Amino acid sequence: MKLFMLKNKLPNKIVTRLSLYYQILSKTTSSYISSQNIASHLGTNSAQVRKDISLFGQFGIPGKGYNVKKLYLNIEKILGIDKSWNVVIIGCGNLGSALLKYSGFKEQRFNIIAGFDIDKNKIGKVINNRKIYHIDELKNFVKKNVVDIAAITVPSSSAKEIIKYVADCGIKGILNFSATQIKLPKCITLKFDLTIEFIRLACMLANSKLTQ
Amino acid sequence: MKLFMLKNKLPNKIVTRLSLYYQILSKTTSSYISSQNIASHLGTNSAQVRKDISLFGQFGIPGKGYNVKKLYLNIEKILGIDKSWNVVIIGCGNLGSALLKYSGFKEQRFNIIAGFDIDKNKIGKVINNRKIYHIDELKNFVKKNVVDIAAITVPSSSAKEIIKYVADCGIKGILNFSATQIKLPKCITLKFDLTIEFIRLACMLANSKLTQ
DNA sequence: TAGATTGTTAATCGATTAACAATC
DNA sequence: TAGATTGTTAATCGATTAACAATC
Repeated sequence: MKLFMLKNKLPNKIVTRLSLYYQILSKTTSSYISSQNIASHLGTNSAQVRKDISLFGQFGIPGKGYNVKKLYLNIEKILGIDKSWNVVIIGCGNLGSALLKYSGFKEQRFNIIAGFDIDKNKIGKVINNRKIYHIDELKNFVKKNVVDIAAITVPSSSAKEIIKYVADCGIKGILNFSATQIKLPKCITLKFDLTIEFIRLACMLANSKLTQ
Repeated sequence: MKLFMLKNKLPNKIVTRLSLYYQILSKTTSSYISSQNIASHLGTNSAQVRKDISLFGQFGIPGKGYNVKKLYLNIEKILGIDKSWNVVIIGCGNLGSALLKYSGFKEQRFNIIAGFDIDKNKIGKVINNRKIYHIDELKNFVKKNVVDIAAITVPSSSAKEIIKYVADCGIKGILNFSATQIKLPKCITLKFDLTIEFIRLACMLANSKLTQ
């Protein structure tokens, strides 16, 4: 048995790759797929794919490949996403409203159920069937509804304070879009930084130019 | 000399970490900072920080640490971001408009200079000083303006076709926000997938619950 | 049976960390 | 000088890949 299984903690790399396999499977129409086929979608190696999958059991058939539906459901279980997740948006500015307007996460069973803000002009509004409440109502809202994840899309100036409050309300998962870095003992925080992605791309461009 | 220097290609991991150091330095007010101090911000190891930095030269002073300003400028040079980058937004829907409205990237010298769409109701509009053009005008626009990066925020149904067109217009850097996976020989593509982040967080939550 | 592809081992490769002499 | 911290080596740790017997 693998160490990470004893620890109940999947390494991030494996989670990320499994998510990618999961997405490929969701788009696959044939009933069987080979590790080579999955790998070719991702520019990786078939051994990598087989190894990742075999960590959790024997899901394939030699000579044939993997049953797409079966593997899909198994990865869902492994990732722990074989359930629905309720998400609230904290801060309904540019990015926050974009998330409220977007309906694409539902396919993966992430349901955005409400928005929260402090701006009186926004409170009470309904965007894409999702109501915006005053942030002070969050505590009550969490008591009456299941809330798994809060997406933090407030300006970084107020982010720290608000994230603490959100954790205090009992929300366990935080997707932090603000520039602020913060870790809390009571919950799991994942930082999401668009600037870093721009920098990474710029760096790749700058480096590639050298070789041309 | 390191292999990646001969190849003119920084490994992604190092780029990401250097970007993080860069952001910490940008917020540091003292004039010197130790590797231990940088590491503590990131939950990493001081040896890691020193090793990363020392790959590119000797920037520190034993017993004192690193000169913040000097190191900041050096990382900027190493990452190749000691210049401005012009960015266009392709697809001015929810996410696209949010990017157009946002001004925070300017600090890192990423200038969003225009948006492109096919919707007649949007074309001609000006958001946050940024004009929206018809996508057919992109080719011409690229001839008259320096465009380094295109952020693709169109629905995934049309993403492949549009990304090919964008590459054809001569734009070398593509930040792909759509669910479509595509690689092109002529340009550098970086995929950016919010769903994967949600899945990663959900997985962390699901796993942590097991241990509690 | 012949061809294809799995699951798994062993080998390789790369990344992280501990430790410490050198230096301010 | 004493204390602090760098730059770098060597040791450890983990991740990827090649290879192939087993199996459909």
